[in-house]
Amino acid sequence: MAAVPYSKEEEELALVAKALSHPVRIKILKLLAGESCCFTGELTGVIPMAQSTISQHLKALLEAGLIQGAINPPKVRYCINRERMRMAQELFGSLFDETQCRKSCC
Amino acid sequence: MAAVPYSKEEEELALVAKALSHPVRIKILKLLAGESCCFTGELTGVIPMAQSTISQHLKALLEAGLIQGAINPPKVRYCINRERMRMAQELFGSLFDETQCRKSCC
DNA sequence: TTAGTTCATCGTAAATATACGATAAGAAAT
DNA sequence: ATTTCTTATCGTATATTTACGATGAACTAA
Repeated sequence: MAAVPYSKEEEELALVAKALSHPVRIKILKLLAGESCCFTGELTGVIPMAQSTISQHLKALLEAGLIQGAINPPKVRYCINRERMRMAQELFGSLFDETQCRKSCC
Repeated sequence: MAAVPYSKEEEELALVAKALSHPVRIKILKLLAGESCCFTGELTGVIPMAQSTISQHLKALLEAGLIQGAINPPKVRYCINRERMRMAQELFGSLFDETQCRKSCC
């Protein structure tokens, strides 16, 4: 694709949206935020998917910055990156504000 | 994939997120919401992409319900579906609320 | 009718995403 | 040292996404 000038916010927003674009990743975020808060791989017990697949989805969330992992051998604790989450909230918020269309619309 | 029990909200959220997962679609939403509000294919002039590609992205936004199209031959007017947009805002809102992690987190 | 304009769709190529099983890496326990 | 447990990564197959040019459909204007 040609060099289209997207703003940093637009790129970021698309990136986060992509991370949220699969239901299992939303589920994982909720699970991590829920009762168990910080979490490991009990996910494997809760989500009917191969362990490798879940690991892949965790990686996607990690790369989007929405979660954090802490090595706690031999396990790994995952938890929500709340700061990043708040940032995402603001990104989406301003998009929704902007698209709320002040003018007398169609 | 096996039949994972996602809630309707989770499915919807993932669907909308997917629609927002490409920067050009975010750009298009903003353009539609902006000065021109209701819009046609001046997009082709503003966005350096093939007309067919833009049409494809519009279709993605349409299918997610985020925009509407009205035939106005030989042009087509597109505009934001504000109701759907508000719904999306709420979907994201409750996700961000839920993931705000009430408990004393890690 | 003929030509022109606007937009969607088709066909296609390349890249990315999604799932799985198998394997590897790392630390703990025996 | 070997085994066990947890998790990541590899290899792979299939599906989806993304981009383009070319073509088609629909309406307008001449």
